[in-house]
Amino acid sequence: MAAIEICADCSVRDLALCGSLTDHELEALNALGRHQRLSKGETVIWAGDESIICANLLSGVLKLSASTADGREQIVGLHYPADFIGRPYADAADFTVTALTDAQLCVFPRKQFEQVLEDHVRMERLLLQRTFAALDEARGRMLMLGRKSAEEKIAGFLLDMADRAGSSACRATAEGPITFDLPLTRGQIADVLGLTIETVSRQMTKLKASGVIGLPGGRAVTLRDRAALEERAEPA
Amino acid sequence: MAAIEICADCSVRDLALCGSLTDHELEALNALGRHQRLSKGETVIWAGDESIICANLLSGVLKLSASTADGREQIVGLHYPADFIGRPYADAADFTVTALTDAQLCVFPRKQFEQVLEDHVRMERLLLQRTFAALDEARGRMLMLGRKSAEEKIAGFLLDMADRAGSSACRATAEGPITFDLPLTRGQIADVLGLTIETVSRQMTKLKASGVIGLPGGRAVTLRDRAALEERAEPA
DNA sequence: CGCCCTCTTGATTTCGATCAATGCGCGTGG
DNA sequence: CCACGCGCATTGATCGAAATCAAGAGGGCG
Repeated sequence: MAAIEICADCSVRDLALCGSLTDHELEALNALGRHQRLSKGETVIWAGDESIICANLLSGVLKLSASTADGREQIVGLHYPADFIGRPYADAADFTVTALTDAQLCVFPRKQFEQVLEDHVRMERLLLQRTFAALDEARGRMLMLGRKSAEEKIAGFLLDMADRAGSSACRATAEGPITFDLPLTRGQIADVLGLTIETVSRQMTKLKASGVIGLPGGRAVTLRDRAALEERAEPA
Repeated sequence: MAAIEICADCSVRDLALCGSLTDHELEALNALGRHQRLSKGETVIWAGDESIICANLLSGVLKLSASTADGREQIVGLHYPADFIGRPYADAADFTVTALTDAQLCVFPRKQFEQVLEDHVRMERLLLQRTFAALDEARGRMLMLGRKSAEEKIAGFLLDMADRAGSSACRATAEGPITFDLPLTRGQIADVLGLTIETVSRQMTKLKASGVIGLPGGRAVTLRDRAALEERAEPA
């Protein structure tokens, strides 16, 4: 019955990998999983550490990051609710996972999670599909990092964030000017885009000055002219 | 018997995904696969096209690349013999696959390949593991593209290529100074590292001038001082 | 031989990094 | 309640690494 207690009211019940399992199958996972709360800034997985856990993200936003020996950081991925976290089949983690907001995870011991994958082919296939999607996304970001200008990076990033905000639970005022909150600080945006905080700030100011976006204050952004933003993200 | 004919003398028989299959199971794949030769410069998969095929690379080197609307290119991956090519479970290809050298593929229709994956769980698991490894590599490259200097990029790239050359079938003269041929032109190296051809050329010249590497001519490179190269790739 | 392709080298420009100062919102503690 | 401090953001001045523009050199092949 514990199964029902934990999974039945799970906020991401049919968005996460687990959605591929029947109620009956869920019991196996349920016995393994435990909930974990993270505070903003807290790190769950450190690059280089033994790869102990896998998890589903229930709420909040996490960053996946890599660093050079002398401390420069690059965010290589962002995780949102229902995303899968962790690296099955590896003995050490290559990347650090840190909470950008307060967050909740459903955590499984890695080895046991691997066993569940083996026993539930449908779930393994779903994970394979997600992993391919993540790979495509990472490669798309490689193009961004290697070949796009600061302005293109910022414009593209804002469009991405707007799309995510529109589809999920951020405040979006119908059509026309859409306003939403970025879940990232300027510094974190810089770490996603391979820029510095000053360049991010300047480009945002420039977009605001040309009337393409508005910056009502705090983390909020208003899209005033989506077409213009798209043009700046991807010059013909 | 066709199975035996094609797969038995396959040059990557137990390095590729197929290595997970028994001789008996191989027959299924064998019935689907056909060999294809590619000439240097030829493209097998175009970004945006319908995703028709999957393949194993038998010989040669392929690039996986993305482009901006106005023609800037970023190479997002390189494929070597025994690597898996293609994007199962997607209806369109996101990236372009092009031969950097003459090459040979063992090609399967995508849909039918997906069916084989479903029927052979061991192979699917192996593909999942490879996909995770590819994802880790892509993310590592994101750090390189976003945060490393031209010198660090070149030094790291040469070390990677030397390691690959050392393990496989390029000419390597024992220990000490190792010499090998790059399978890429300067322009292609630039497209991997997110640089221009001139910057690649200058950095190579600089490394040669400081005695860290030698450039005997053509595509050849000699590592004269690996430790120094490592220091330049990853400054403490 | 001459052409094409790749690579190298030089001069100059430019974009983004770096250095530096200030502003602003917010929570905490006096 | 206000003052202070702290983290985050903006803005300005300057610097520098890599891009761009431009010219030529080597090398292989028809």
